Amino acid sequence: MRAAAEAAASSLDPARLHAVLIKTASGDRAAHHRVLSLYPASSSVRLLLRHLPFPPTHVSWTAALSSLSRSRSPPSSVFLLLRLILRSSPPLLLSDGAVSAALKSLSVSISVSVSLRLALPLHSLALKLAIARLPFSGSALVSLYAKSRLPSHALKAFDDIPHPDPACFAAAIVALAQNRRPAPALALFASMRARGVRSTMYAVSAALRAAADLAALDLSRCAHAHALVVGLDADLFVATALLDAYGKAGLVADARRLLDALLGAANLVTWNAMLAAHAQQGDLDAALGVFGEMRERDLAPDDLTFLAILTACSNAGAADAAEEWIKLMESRYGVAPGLAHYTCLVGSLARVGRLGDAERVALAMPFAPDAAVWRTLLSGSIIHRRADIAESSGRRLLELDPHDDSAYVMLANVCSATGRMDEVAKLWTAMRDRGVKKEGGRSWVEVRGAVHVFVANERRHARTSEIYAKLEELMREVKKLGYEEEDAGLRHHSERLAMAFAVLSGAAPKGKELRVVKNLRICGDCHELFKYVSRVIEREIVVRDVNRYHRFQNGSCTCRDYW
DNA sequence: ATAGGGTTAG
Repeated sequence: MRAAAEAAASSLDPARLHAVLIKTASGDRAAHHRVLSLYPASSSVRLLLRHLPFPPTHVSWTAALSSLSRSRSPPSSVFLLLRLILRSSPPLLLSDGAVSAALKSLSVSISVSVSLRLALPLHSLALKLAIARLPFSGSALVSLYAKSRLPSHALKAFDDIPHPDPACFAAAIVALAQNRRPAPALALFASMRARGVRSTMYAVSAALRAAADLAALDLSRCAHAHALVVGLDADLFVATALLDAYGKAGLVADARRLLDALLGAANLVTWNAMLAAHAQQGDLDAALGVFGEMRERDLAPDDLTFLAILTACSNAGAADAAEEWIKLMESRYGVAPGLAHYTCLVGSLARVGRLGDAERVALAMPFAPDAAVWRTLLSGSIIHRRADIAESSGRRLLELDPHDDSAYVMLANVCSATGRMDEVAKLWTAMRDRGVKKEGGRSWVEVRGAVHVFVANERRHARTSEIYAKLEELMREVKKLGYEEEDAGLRHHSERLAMAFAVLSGAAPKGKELRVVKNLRICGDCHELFKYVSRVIEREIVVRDVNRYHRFQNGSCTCRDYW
């Protein structure tokens, strides 16, 4: 009977489920519970309260709760059901499973604050009943806090679980990866494996997302090998995360190989990741080629598909194409452009110097411009030296995001270039008064699987003195080749420290590639310096910029640069 | 036997 229930379950047809239920022997509780959890919410509750051929156990209640969360019922009905359990006679205890199902149903709530407000009583109840530290409720709590963008709360909930199972680890790794804490996420993944906890596709794909965020190629390769060994490589989520990781690390060919290996099992997410890989490289033709393949397979493109295409336009410097695609996506494919799409269009126009058009789009689009829009416009105006637009967009950016340290710096530079030193002083004062600190750029390198992060002018790394000495030594060498000493303030930029460390630790043999990852734009002086350094060390230096790759080789750079 | 965990962009 269980098999019949499963078959009906896969069709998710209430009529079929009902038919199964009528034929089910009253003693077959398992089948009843399975049907209970698959029924739509209202039928499930009715079944539970009236027609169950045996007194409901806590398993029955849990199954009904799971049905509520599956049908995205409002939290009020979840709480109603919980109350009924607590008042049931003979008394039933809330089970780990019931609380976890209830917690899950909260995450579909309208907003983070609402779901958090509802989660608190549930959390305290779970604590009183000593359930919060059991693996199911524990992982649900971790996940709920993760979705509420509270990674430290999530981690606290995880640390409280005395015997975390594979799912608890997965939830915690996801919590860190989703909340932009890639290094701790990878560390937790490593400690999970060290503790002998089985890795699952959930944990592996989340770890891969973290590796992708760092563009950490070695780590992605390790995760790939791990997935092969434990037999998770065929999982679509793992494969997609891996493809994305390779794409973000710039290995488009490897990404493509994964896509081809999936033999048509790839879904929209996978294809979008492939598209994004080409987009990041600014390879519009390749991106459009992939889009064509998606169309041949009758995959309906979504908003992210077009975001990738527009990103490709922007990175390829194809502003006309971007204007064309934002119209086409709606008129031909029925996907309405959102704020992110317009931001991309503004960025495309700004980058090629069409700043007037960019500003007009920002003001005329059907969304109120957010900080990202003004930021992209500001950076375009800086590249094309348009002080007027730089100033207006910079001011608007500061209104929306008074904590954006780069905005103060860029704006102050513009004012200083136009000789308005009083404005410069005002900006520094405003920055200090609002407690905004200029954040050093961050760069990192991966050496034998470990990620080393560097911040400009900081001396936190254990081998700092050696690194600074190595950098000095390289600076002396490049000066012999004719490199001119620049402003001393740029001397210890994060990418230089990362590069010096990579050289110091022998990250790659001569003639091979040295990979420095940086998430912000590499500055003009460092760009120039790296050309010389690549000659001195006879290695190719690869720097991942915010949206393109710089390949320095024998004193030249193969990427198109806009400096 | 029941319940919890996942990918893509910014």
